[in-house]
Amino acid sequence: MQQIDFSNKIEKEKYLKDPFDFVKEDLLGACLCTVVDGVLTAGKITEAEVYYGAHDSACHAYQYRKTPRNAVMFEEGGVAYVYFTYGMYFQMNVIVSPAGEPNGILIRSLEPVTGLEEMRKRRHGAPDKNLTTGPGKLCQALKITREAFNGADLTGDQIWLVKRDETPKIKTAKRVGIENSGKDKNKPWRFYIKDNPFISKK
DNA sequence: CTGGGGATCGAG
DNA sequence: TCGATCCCCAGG
Repeated sequence: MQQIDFSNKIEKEKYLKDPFDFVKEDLLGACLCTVVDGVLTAGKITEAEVYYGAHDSACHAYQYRKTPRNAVMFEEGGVAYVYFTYGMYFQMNVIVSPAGEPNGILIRSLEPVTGLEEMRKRRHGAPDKNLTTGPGKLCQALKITREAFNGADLTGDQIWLVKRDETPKIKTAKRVGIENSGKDKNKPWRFYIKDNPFISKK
């Protein structure tokens, strides 16, 4: 088991990239870390979906629609967009690209790396295979809430991304859970690490 | 498969 | 103001 340097953060300027480049070159295989209640929890990002800003009918900011909820999507890349849905879950996006281009990348699944004991508590005894394999689950496991992290700087010391140490093999698929989202619902904008078991849906 | 749960935002 | 909808999950 290789030792991870949790201070080896992805630099601010990487977040200015196009979202598709960022997912493939930086995000998949990187480690998402939080410190909440004094505990470090972290997981390797194994699956993510691009929400391609103004031109994506499944994106909250389609046609530059700006509301109180999605306002942080319009900020400069390198912040978290966390929102509440289905009455009980949070979901987290990484915002990328220059300010004014509301591109988000939904983190869909992680492979647990550190803080497993705390994750098990927060996930109410779910089996380890299911601790972080879904956008709602991983927010529970890392205690990512809107109050704490919406708009948070991803190069900070409460929530951040650590650079990956190897280039993963990447596969693509249709996005999940957007059946009623118009023209772009079938775009192959879901990306995941080939052969990794920590994927939310096959 | 089902239903819970509450914020959200456009329609009225 | 109101209510259909929502990038989901646990349980059966």
